[in-house]
Amino acid sequence: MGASKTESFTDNQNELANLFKALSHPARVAIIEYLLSVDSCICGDIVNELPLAQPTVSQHLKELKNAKIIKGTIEGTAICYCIDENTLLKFENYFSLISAKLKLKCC
Amino acid sequence: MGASKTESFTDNQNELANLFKALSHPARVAIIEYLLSVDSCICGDIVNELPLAQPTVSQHLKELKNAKIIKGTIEGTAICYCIDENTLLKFENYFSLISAKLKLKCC
DNA sequence: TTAGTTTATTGTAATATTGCAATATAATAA
DNA sequence: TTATTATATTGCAATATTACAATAAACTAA
Repeated sequence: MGASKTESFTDNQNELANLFKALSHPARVAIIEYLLSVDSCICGDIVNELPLAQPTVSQHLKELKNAKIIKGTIEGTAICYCIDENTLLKFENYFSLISAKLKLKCC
Repeated sequence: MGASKTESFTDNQNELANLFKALSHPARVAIIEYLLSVDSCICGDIVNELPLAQPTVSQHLKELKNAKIIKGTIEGTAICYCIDENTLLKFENYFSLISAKLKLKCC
């Protein structure tokens, strides 16, 4: 085979896996890092910041957008990208839930 | 080409991406979920819990172990797997850092 | 020793991801 | 209109991931 057996897992498990997959490439981690470092979120220059060609950066941005980790709004010819706080909350909730459960058990 | 341009990114960016990649498959999210749900961490029965064959589960466990998200110690013929709290802290720190930075900016 | 149990490894086919040149699209400016 | 700028899409080659049958390895029990 080869494809993930997505249908064998719960919606929640698939949703979480997709969120993590969106961050599973160093370029996408770098994009988040850059978005946090700039004061404004007019981010057409992400292409200049990354060691990748424009179509590749566009593709990574699309994946982050599809996963709702970032959101983009059109600003004339440029696009304003920024981090989606709602999705960020999902990550934080996930890990705080894990650490709350962990305190009770494990070696 | 096709391979990730790992060498073009910082060690930190690659390390984070690898941590996220380890959680980017629903089977591995399910393994974490199961590890949290059982009182003991003698976990030879993960294979019975997942809709995947034994070699596939073993492979997923190996990836989680390589990423140091879980750790395993030998218990006779079985193996005791549990979540590695140190790595969990890395995730928590990452997202609390992001949310701290986010409060200052963005649209 | 042999048999049984548990986990890991190997080999391979199917599928997914990555990266980019070429091209397309959309908006603004002259 | 045409040119310019910014971003997206398409197509394709290189590489990575996923899944599992078959097999191996490691341990215990008889």
